[in-house]
Amino acid sequence: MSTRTMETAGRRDPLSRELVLQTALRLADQGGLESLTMRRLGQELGVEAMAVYYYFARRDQIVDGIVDLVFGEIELPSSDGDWKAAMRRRAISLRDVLLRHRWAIGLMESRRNGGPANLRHHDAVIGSLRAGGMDISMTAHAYSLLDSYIYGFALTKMTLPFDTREEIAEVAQGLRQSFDLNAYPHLVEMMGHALQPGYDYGDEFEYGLDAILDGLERARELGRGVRPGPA
Amino acid sequence: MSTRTMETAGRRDPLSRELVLQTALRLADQGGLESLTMRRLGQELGVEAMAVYYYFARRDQIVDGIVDLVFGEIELPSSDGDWKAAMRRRAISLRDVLLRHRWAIGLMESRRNGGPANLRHHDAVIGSLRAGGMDISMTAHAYSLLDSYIYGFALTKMTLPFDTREEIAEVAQGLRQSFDLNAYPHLVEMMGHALQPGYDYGDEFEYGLDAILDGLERARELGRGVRPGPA
DNA sequence: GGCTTGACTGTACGATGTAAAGTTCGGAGT
DNA sequence: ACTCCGAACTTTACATCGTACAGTCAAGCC
Repeated sequence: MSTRTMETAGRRDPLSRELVLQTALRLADQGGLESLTMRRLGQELGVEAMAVYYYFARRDQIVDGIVDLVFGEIELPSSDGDWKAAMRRRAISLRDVLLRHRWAIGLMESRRNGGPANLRHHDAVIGSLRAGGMDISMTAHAYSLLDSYIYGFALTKMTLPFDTREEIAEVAQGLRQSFDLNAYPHLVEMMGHALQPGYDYGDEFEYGLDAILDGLERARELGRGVRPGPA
Repeated sequence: MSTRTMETAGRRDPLSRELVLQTALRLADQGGLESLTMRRLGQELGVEAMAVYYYFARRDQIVDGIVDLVFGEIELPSSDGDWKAAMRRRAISLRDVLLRHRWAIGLMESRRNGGPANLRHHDAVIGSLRAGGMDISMTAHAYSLLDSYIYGFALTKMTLPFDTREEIAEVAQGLRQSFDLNAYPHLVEMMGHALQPGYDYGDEFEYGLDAILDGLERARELGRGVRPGPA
């Protein structure tokens, strides 16, 4: 009869929000957000697409859910006072998480309803900076600067075809066919630089991160929250 | 008097790639990328959806086209040697452009086929930094750091509901209903900070930008391309 | 007149999210 | 033993999406 069950013998266990979210996260990781369709999700769960609507009212809620799962993967910074080391560890963790779940980059801060992992994470970051001796204004500066950089790096690294030397060479070849590259000498020089054996664009992350952390440390030591730049 | 009439009397002028792209850009700006559908585009042009396929083989090519239009709006940095001032102007211009075309943020660096405005822009930025005295390695550091920050700021600012005090108060109210905010004291403190009369999240951009530019200047003066941070 | 070509239109297909109604079935109540 | 209910699904349907493919129609050429 209704041996629609995947296991020969008994009936399938009923679904659950958790199981749906885990499966949805796997689908998004494998094929991007656009491959997370209700029908494919149902298929993956051994169920019709509409069954999922018993647990989630709209697809958006599933996306909210997996975004919060991703937030949960970020290492929380400690509040033991060494804000710089804590921020460094957290930044690298956040970058790793974002590159592991590239579909999430544009959504982490966008969803109207942040989940619990989201709130806890923000709270821990702010708490770590405050414990490190920054006032609330300086903390806002630091948080904005750090997260803008981390998300931006993940965004450009995700999209830029600079992952392997083969890829960049391939793109360069494509450009050569469409344009006269003599018109862009500096771009050519940069592509030559990126093609050198030792170069890995991913290494740029830590350079920028340390530059930012050093700048924040200096700003924290001199008057807090004072703008560092020229007029 | 070029009669670009679309009705009663004469026949409409034929479409053109340019006209299609202008219209598509307007649609994306008004309602986001998802509101740029072929049927709506056709409707806006006074034509059936399929007419657009006479000029573009696929929707993707239209997106490529309007991304390059956006690139064309960014102020090119001069190469007169004052790299810092040039980068500051370009950064602010890029931020303005990205916030004017929010749908584009995730696409600016992603499209496989960069257009001419894209190439010219990258070439000008690299050229400006090189003319300012940076070697190619330091230029790569600086470019990555700056663009990560700018794109990241636009991304978080776009998504964060921190635009107006009403919005943030509204979000805070929503959070209060879903969670026990006593569990997140630092988050509460930060929301209080952001709610103060003088605060505007948009101001954080220039703080971070100047911090980064100062850091790059220091790194350029001391040995070029040397990492500033700890081991 | 016929013929070609440029610029479009009409129709159709499969995929998407989801509204609404129908089905199945284990267990509680009597 | 019988009914009945609610939980957990399935079925069907619809509007909307990109786009393949074939048809239409006016203008220019012979």
